[in-house]
Amino acid sequence: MIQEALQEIQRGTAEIIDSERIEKLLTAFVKEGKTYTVKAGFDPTAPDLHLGHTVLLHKLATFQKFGARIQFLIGDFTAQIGDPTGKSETRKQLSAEQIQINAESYKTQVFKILDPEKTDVVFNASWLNELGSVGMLELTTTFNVARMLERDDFEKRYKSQTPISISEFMYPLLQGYDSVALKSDIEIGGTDQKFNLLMGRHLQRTYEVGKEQAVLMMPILEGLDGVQKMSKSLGNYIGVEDAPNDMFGKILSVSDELMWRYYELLSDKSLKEIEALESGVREGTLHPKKVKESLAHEITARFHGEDAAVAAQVEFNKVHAKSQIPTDIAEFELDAPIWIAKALQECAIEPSTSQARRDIKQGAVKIDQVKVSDEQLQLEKGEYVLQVGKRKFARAKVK
RNA sequence: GGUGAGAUAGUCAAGUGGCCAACGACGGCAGACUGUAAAUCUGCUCCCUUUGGGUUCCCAGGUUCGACUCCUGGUCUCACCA
Repeated sequence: MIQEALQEIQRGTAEIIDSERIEKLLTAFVKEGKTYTVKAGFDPTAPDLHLGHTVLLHKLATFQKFGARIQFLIGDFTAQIGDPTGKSETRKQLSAEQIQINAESYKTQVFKILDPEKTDVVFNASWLNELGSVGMLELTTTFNVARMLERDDFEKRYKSQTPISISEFMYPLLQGYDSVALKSDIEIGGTDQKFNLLMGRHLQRTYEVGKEQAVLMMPILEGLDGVQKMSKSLGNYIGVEDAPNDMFGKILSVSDELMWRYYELLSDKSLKEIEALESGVREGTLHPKKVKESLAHEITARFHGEDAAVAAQVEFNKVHAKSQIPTDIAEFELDAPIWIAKALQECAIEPSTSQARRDIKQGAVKIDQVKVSDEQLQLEKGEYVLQVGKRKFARAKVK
């Protein structure tokens, strides 16, 4: 039991510091029913979560299974400084109301993965405001500049003479102090957070909390292209709020290789179950597409419910496997007669008539499932389903 | 403050008076093959119903029959020096 729990906790991690301590906490839980705390910090900026963020949440959920209470920390105080990690700009400040709105929005998204019963949502302003200037100065005496500059991005910026504000030095200290205030047993974060996470250990020692948190780091999830990290700006993400059909489709479009990565980091299936799937595929008894569908189903169901997931799967097969027309497509009213290229543009499935003409030449355009070869075609009165490629559809009512 | 370099399509990056709507790479879209896979191959990738027309290569002027390419001024970015 303990070994199994430990394996699930280690699953997919990039690095663990002090895994003995984690093992002890697990043992205490299994043998004596003792709970422990796991801290994870989040920015109160707009919580537009994608699956990359949920990797961390998943790990938290795993911990909940094995006796942890989650300290879901919203860094409303620290947001005023802005974590310098990977960024060079100072950021804009958020109003108190905005932070509150964002926090609420976090909760609705996050509790699809986490068990609210075992989660405490905390704001670090509640103790950092208390600290006062004396406490703040005291905090600064616990560390020195040379060591602070060891942090990777500080070092780089210092060497390249990019300005570093003194307040930025406060960020790791304050994040570490959060661990003192919360007396966390474990803290988890991304690999880029290593320095800050370790600061928690350092400060817990200096403030004599009586324990030093273990640290667990999760890797960055690759996006749909399988190479770069999942991020909104790169457009290779699967958003938590994506519509069921999109979500399902996006997951299915991922490469087989990447699928296993997603299984490891995003699925609730146990390691054993996943291994069984892998060997099944290797031996040819399981079709990789089936395995991928099952993953897509699991994730879609998590965010949209079982029914929506089933519907998305049915819809997907209808459109792609049987190449039929999707159920829900946008409708447009047009005036007859209308040139086909113009109609495609009006229906927003082509950006310009030039592009439309090119696609017609390539045989990518269909009307009611029939390929269009005449680029001069005029549409008369009637209702048509226009299609470009495999996934762009529109219903045109020509009057 | 001084000196030098540079600003080209979604990104990177050629072109340095006509052959330029502008090489190439990446990305994107489409077609073939498929499991909507991935990989691979092929085509396309400013706009306009196109053997053609229009508007582009930071901005404003100028030289020229003709400028992304030359000149003047401006804006911004970067590097080195102070």
